[in-house]
Amino acid sequence: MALEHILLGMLRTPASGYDLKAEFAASISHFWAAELSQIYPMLQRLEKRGLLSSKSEPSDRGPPRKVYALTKAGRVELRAWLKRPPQINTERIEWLAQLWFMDELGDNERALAFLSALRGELAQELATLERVEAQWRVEDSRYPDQLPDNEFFLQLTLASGLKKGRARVEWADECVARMKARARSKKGRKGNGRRTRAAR
Amino acid sequence: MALEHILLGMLRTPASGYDLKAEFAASISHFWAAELSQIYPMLQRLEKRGLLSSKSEPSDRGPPRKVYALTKAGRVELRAWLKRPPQINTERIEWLAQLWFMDELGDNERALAFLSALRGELAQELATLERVEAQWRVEDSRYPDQLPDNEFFLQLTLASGLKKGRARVEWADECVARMKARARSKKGRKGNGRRTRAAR
DNA sequence: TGTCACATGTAAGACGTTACATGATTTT
DNA sequence: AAAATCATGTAACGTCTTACATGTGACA
Repeated sequence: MALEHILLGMLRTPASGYDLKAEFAASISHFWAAELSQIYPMLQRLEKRGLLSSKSEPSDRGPPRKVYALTKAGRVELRAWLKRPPQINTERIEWLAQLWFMDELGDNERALAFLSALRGELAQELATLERVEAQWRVEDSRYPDQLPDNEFFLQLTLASGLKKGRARVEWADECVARMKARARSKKGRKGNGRRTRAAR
Repeated sequence: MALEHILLGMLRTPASGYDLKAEFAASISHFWAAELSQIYPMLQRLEKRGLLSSKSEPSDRGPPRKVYALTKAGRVELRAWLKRPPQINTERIEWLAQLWFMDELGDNERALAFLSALRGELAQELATLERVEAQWRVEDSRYPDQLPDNEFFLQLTLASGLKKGRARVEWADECVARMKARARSKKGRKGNGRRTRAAR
C-alpha cells in the first residue's frame, strides 16, 4: 500500500523510475527503501489504473527515459492516503532478535563484540543523517523552523531519524558499559577472598 | 531468514505453534511479529530439514497439541546465526511517509491532528513496555543489572524499546509544539498591526 | 578494453497478511 | 445459545529481494 502512495507523492514533479530510485537513496531511505525491480512494475500498474501518465523522452546517453507524472485521479488517491490516520506497524529488527537469544552462546566476550560492532553501524547511520542536516542548515538560513511548509514536513521526518539515531547509539553505549561492568564484577567474584579485601 | 531462527531460539524449550504465537504477542512483539499462518508452515519446514522434532500430545481441551523441540542440528544452525555480525536493514515506516508528503493537503490543522493522533499511539506503545518493566522490577530485585545472563540480554532489548519509545514520544511532542508555534507566528503576520499592538 | 553511469525491464523465490476451514471445550 | 479460547492448518494475494537480460555512451 505505502510504496504506491509514496511514488504518487514523489511524482507530483515528473520523473523516471531511475530518477525515483536515486531519490529514494538520497533522501527517503531512512524510512523507506525500494529497488528498481519493484519500482518499474509498480509504475506500470499505476499507469494502467489511470493514476499516472507517461511519455518517452530521449536521454543524453543511454536508452530513452520514460517520464511519469501524476494525473488528477492520482492526486485524489494521494490525498485520500494522506488523510488516513497514522497506524503503527511492528518493526522487525533482526539484530534485536539475535541479542534476545545471545545467552545461547555463553560467551560474553562475543556478545560484547556484537554490541560494539552494532554501535559502529548505528553511529554510521546517524552520521549520515547529521551530515544531511548540517548541509541543509548552511544552505538555508530558515532551517529549521522558518522553512516553507513543504520543507518543514521533510525536516520533521529528518528530526525523527536524528532523534531515533541518537537514542540508538546511546543505548548501544549503555549496553557496552553495562556488559563491561558485569564482566568486572564477575571476575571479582571468581577470584578468592583476596580481591575483596584488596578493594577496601 | 530471521523468523526461522527466532523459532529455533524459542524452541530451546519445547512448545507448540500456538504457544509460540502467544509468546510473540507477550514479549517479542516489540521487535518481531508473526501470525499463526506463518508459524505453522515454517515449523513443518524446519522439521523436514531436521532442525526440529515434534510429538503429538493430548490437550486438556481442543485438538491434540503438536509440540516441537530443537534438535542438535537445529542448535548448530541457531548458534551459527547468533555468530553473524549485526546488520541494519531499512525500517519501513508508513506514517513518516505520510508526514513527508503532508504539505500536499495544505491544511496545517489536519497535519497537527495527525501528529497528535500519532503521539497518542506512540505513547500507548511506550506505556505497554513501561508496564512490562515495572512488573519485572517488582518481581525480581536483581533487575536490571544483577540478572542472570539469559535475562540480562532480554533486558537489553527491552531497554532498546524503552529508549526508542521515549525518543519517539518526545519527537512527536516537539513536532506538535513547533507546528503550533508556526501557526501563531503566521496568524501574527496575517492580521494587520492591531494584534501586534494588543500583544504588548 | 573494461568498467561505470544511464536506462528499462522480467523471473523466481522468500516473506507477510488476510481470509477461510474445522472442531472441541469453557465461559457468559 | 452465543462467544471466547484452544488448536491446527490451507489458500490467495501482496510485498520485497536477488538475480538475470539488454543496450548505449563516457571515461580510464
